[in-house]
Amino acid sequence: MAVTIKDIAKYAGVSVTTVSRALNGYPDVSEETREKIKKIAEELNYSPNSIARGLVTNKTHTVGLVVSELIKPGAYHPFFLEILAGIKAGLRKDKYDLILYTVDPTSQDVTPYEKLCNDRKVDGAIVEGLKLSDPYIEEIKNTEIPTVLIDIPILNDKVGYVSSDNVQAAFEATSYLIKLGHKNIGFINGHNDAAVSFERLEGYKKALYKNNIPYKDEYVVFDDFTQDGGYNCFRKMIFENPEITAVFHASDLMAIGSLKAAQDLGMQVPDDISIVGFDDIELSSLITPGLTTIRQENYKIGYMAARHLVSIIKGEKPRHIIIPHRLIIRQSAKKI
Amino acid sequence: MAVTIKDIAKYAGVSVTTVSRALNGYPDVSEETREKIKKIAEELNYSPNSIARGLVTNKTHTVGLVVSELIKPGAYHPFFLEILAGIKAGLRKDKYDLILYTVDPTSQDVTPYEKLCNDRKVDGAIVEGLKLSDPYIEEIKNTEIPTVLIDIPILNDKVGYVSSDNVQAAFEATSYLIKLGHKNIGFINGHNDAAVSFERLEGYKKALYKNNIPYKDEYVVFDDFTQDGGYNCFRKMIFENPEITAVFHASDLMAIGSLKAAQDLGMQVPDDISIVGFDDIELSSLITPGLTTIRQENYKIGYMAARHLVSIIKGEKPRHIIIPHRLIIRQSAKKI
DNA sequence: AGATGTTACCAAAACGTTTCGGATGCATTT
DNA sequence: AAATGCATCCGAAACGTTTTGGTAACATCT
Repeated sequence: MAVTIKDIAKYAGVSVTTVSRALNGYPDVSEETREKIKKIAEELNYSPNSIARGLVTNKTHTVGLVVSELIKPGAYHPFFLEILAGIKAGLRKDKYDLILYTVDPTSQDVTPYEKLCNDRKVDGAIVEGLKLSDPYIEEIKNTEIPTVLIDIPILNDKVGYVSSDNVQAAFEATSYLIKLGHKNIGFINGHNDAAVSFERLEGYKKALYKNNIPYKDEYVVFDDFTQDGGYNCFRKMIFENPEITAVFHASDLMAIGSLKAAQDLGMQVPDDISIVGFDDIELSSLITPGLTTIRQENYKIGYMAARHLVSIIKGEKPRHIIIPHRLIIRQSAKKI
Repeated sequence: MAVTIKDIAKYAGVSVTTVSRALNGYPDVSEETREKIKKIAEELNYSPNSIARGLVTNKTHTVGLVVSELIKPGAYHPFFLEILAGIKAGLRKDKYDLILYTVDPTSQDVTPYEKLCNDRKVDGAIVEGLKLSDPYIEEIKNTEIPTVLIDIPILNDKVGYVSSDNVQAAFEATSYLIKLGHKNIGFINGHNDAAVSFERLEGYKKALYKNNIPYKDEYVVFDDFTQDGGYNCFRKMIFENPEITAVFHASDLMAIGSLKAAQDLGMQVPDDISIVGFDDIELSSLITPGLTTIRQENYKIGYMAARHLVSIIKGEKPRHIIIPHRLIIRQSAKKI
């Protein structure tokens, strides 16, 4: 049916070897025959069978994107699209295709990571949204498959990762609140099944320490990154520690949850309480008051993850790549 | 390196043919040897090389998802994730893998649709977000590749589509406004490069006609589906037709744009003007006032698209599949 | 003149499966 | 006893490439 390299060979009166080598730019074919072959290939609308090629080269020019929690309980992954768009852009140059795996941690049949990748013979994979407790983590620590993780610090011979500088970002956000005059600053953190939670806590502590504000355990709570999580944590925190005047959050969704909770408690934001988030999702600029937050360059995170994966596949050494963040000042935090 | 069917054959003392047939459930192998082979395969951690299999069967068990405008100018596709999640769920049962193509209409090298699919040898494809003017449309009308379109009505031997009943949905939304007592109802429609725009206009007209309200051309404007589009259209429409008391929109983003515009013009929603959207994106329930809108079951649209594609691949006849919608009543429209 | 190098080409193997067309041995039917 | 049927197995071809290890013809160097 489809035209193969054999057809071209017949047409051109040469061997399949020569066709292959001509089309792939090998030097041992005369310019004359190369041109002839190229022309015929063009005319016959030939396009190489990537399956057959993959069988012999053992390369598919395909990478996997494995994402956990595409659908978080109650909400869709808030910035997956941005990461995805970045990944696609990063892959475009080298013409890698992307095959999407969504893993559901609650599902029964958890295909092991290596099997997942090997079955489809991907050349490498980008991994996003894994919890620290996910069994994939252990597997990836020792894998030979070129892998780039997003927001999970694992580094070995074939595995690198990209993330924001979460310590620094949390440091800046907290410092900003301190600069506004706040001293009793709560921190509604993400669950401690995420690497970023530890880093952000460290940044928060660092800012307090640097400004000689004593750290209090009761000012820090953990929950999942959702709006409901923020809502509940805020109520509890304010109820138990009414002296708090500002709350930093490990996600915008949680910050928005706090915002709602504050409103429901009859508090004005930012007059009665200052709120700062993390992520800068689209919604954060649309709500009132606009949410002061840390912008993560998710598109760029995806883009660099893809670029780095390609470089690992090509044999370069994996690294940790840090993507710059930025404090976005809106109206949800103010001076006291 | 990896264990192949040959290794198993050697271990089991049978031919590769028998191993293949045993593993694939053919009847002409005794239960005894089948069990033996299965056990060995298990022990050796064998997993079949899908590339090699694909080469001979000419099937890859992979489908493509081609999506245009993943990143619309200024905004990310508002409900792509829901569709995607639905597609993945629909594919899971039959273990099809998903490879993601994002096509950028403004890009130079637009790979033809058939080439896109043939190069990677996908068994079929789901297509979303195409404009009517996209060259892919013509190609798909005559393609032999099993294809399911979302929101684009093309039907042939191998091509089906799924969508909401846009006529009926627009009819219901408009009828609802009429029931609330509105007579001068504007319609901010999407650009007429989208099939749904025509259908929604038809539904809008139908509702007016049924209620003996004369249709006025100046009450209907077209723009892209974005927030900015809504914002600008609303200002213009209200300025030129101040008697309008309600506006129906072809997307929630546009409705939200109108909301902003109304606020900027000092109008109260819903007291001075009623607003109705289309889509029910997440944001619509979070803003104040909550947006009355038509909910599209995007997850289900994706799910059914996937299921239908699989059935077409298996030889069944393509159809038009209609996914139910629902009028979601919130606070942005009220009785006059 | 012989050795060496260079250029342009090719036959055949290999990749790991599936599948086609038997083949073998045994039991059953005529 | 021959023919038939059945259950179980297998050899080899095929899928469309890339790659290995050549060869042949000619030019250049010693």
